[in-house]
Amino acid sequence: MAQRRKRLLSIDAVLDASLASIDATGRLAMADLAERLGVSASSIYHHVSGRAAIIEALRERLVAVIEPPPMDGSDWGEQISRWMVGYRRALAEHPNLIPLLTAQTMTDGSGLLAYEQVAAVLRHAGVPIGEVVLWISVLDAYALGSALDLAAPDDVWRFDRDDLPVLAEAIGAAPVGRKRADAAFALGLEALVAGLRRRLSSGS
Amino acid sequence: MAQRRKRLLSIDAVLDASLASIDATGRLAMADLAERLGVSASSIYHHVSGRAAIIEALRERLVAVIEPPPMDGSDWGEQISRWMVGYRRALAEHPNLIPLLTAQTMTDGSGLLAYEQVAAVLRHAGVPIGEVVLWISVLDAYALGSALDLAAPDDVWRFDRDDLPVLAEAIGAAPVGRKRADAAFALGLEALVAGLRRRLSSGS
DNA sequence: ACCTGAACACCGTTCAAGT
DNA sequence: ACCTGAACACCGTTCAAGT
Repeated sequence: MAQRRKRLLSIDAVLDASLASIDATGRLAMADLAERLGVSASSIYHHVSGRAAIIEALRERLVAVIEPPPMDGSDWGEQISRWMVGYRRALAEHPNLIPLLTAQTMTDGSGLLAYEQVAAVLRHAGVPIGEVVLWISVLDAYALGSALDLAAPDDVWRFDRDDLPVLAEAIGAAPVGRKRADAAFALGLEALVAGLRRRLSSGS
Repeated sequence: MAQRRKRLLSIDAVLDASLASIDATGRLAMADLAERLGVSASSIYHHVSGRAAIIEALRERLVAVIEPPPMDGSDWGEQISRWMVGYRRALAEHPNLIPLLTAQTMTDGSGLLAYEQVAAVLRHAGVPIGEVVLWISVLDAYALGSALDLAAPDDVWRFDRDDLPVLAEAIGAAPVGRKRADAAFALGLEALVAGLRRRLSSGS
């Protein structure tokens, strides 16, 4: 009953190594990945169907981590905000992954279950049924856009021209890097929720 | 004085063909591009330094098209909205370009001049100097996120599961495809501006 | 100055051959 | 069932050679 040769790979091992590679290099190359796993590149294809499938699986992993909005009796604005913060935090933990996710369109509805919860919260808040999907789109766009902002280096805001006085002063007075991205996200989220709140109270 | 052999390429021709290729195929392959131009692939490198430079130049072209916010006496919320609509429209004309732009971080501050105008409008509206950059980040994130939403196919919202009742009903009641993306963008933009307006009036 | 073909290093993926 | 090496088609880019 001598045991067979040791199993070298598993889906989870492939995904772990993929994420590590992306975090470290910002790219996902099958050769890199194979080396990281101590395995031939062709071996990987026995566990996943290819590079695109790996990225898609990482997307699913990411959404799975996000806490769904708490369905307790608390204020709906608080619930939505809480969910959005968790959403962005999950993205922010692997900023290099974000461009790979946006380069590839979602194949199956990975985060669909979370959206069901968000839909329920919005509905409960008084959002008309025809607008629920629209608001989910808005929140999703903002979360993803903010995440991309997080992945970008801060050099964008550095320049030496003297024809941009207001911008120059504003940049000097604003936080930098991760702090800027965090503060901006919080500000926009608050505005979005406030805007939705106003719309709901004035509309009904 | 026999004229030299005809000049086959120019930067503009390269950029035009690149955009056409991206619009048609969603990708930018140098071989495709060369064929489109009726030229050898290596010729292209006499006019641009490489693939990344082409994408960066296309980004600059895109921002150049966007109308800066009108600095007339009109309401600042209207000005910001007008600029955002133009921003997104420019992106929406070439949805396939968007993932390429997000995959590559901005090298130089291409749209910086427009940001100066936006900064001036925000400042004029009463946004404190330390928050101007934050609001620009918010607007930028939302415009880019909405554009990505536009580039994604609508299949994301199609599913056949019976454990998502609220979402299913919401999807049935919402517009589809481009119409959904457009309506969502307008809704979120209105909320953002309303939220900012509320913050300014309550803060001062 | 501009264009070319050949070559290079590097991709993701396939597949017959091994255990 | 799982892993391998070799091979394949395809990338972006370089460069000596032509005009």
